[in-house]
Amino acid sequence: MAEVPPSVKGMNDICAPEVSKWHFLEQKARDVLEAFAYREVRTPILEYTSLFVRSVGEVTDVVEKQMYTFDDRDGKSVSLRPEGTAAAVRAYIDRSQWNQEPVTRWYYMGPMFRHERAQRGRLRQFHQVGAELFGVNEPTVDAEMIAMLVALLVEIGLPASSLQVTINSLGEPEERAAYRDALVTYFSACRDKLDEESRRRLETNPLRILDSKSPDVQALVAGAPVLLDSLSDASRARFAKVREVLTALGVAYEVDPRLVRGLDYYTATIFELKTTAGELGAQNTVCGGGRYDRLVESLGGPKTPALGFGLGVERTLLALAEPAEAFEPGLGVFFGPMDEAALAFALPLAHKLRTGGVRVEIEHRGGKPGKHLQRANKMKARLAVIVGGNEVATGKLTIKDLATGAQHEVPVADLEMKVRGLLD
RNA sequence: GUGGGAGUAGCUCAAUUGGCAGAGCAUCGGAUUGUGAUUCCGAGGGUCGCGGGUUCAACCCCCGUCUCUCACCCCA
Repeated sequence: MAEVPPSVKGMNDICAPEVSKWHFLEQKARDVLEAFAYREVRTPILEYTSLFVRSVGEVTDVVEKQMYTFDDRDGKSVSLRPEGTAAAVRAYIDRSQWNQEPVTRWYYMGPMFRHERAQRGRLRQFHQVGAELFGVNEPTVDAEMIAMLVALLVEIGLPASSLQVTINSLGEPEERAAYRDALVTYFSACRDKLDEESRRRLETNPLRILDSKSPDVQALVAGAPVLLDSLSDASRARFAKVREVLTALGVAYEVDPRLVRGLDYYTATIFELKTTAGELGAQNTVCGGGRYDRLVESLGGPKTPALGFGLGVERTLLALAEPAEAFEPGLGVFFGPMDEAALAFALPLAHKLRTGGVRVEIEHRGGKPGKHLQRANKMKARLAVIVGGNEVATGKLTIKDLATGAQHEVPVADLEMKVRGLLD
């Protein structure tokens, strides 16, 4: 027998009972996002590579070494999306969405792809729930989004006490550039005290030196200029407003001046949500996002303020301690026909219930009542209906309540009504 | 991309100094030829990740390789 190839590294199948947990999270996410007036947008998984290069950033790790990029058959370079914002912005511009409504709230959920070394909470095909809000410049909306995320995670079942909201402001790109220069000047002066990694970053991404784990480097960081201090009055006032509204909405947060995001398009407010709940390892950032006020314009649209977030589905599910079995739907009714004649008799009854929306399993392989009840029990059925010669002959069925053991005899004509009564 | 740990039944894991490959769960059958969830008995299921080496003999030791995993890095 030929061997089946394994699934691609870092890409997993998701089956029951685990998939029930996914359904639960996805439904909660829809409920909350819809309540905040977001509508779903479904964009392709494949985009032209240049879209990501121009939005995420040419020298970011994501674009430089993590994208699944290949030539389409017509020779154009395409990439599996590594994140969701770029495609949403592309669609926003493609559709001239600003001509249709002044404010657009979009959400999406689906797979993203990054070629990374897999570990707990980090896969090559992973899933995000994300949302983007276009057309509102007011800082109140930044706080609104963060508060929504906290509400969503609490609604999903993460203890509020396990959540940690971290925010920072990157200011306008010009301010960030000036700060970057100041940082390079500062660290260049003590270049010999930096570790190899930080020296490399001095050239590529000096802001990243700030969250180096090395104690020696951290000692230097303590004396480094702080981004927030070097922002303009306008940017600082804006950030203060975000904080004010967060407090008004009851969101506990902390400001981390060293919080920096790895995607180039971010401006002004950025945020991260971590949790200490569940089985997350080092990858305990469940959600990240921020403003990207220049991105729409830089991709060819009109100047449009915008912000968004990405929520890691796998990570959130890891944080959710409840076992997947708890989310399994169970069965309404299990039919156990004992032979072919009984199956012919029961199948239309099962069909009627099923098309009426009751979750029903019917055994097609025949068997004795004991076996049927074992299966019914294993499948978490509420009710079982054994059908044999007696039932076919008399037209009377016995409905067994698996929880209490009680049996109810009903004529075939009353089956659906009785079942509905018992399931309520 | 870098560094640790681990790969034995479908799943979770044992196997003494190198000496016949095991258990629980799951699956199937029976006790009970029409009544489960709680019993008892039995069965099937293995290239011990893969390849090479050492040895009379390797799940065990050595080398390589693949996969998973934890951490770094990066990020969701």
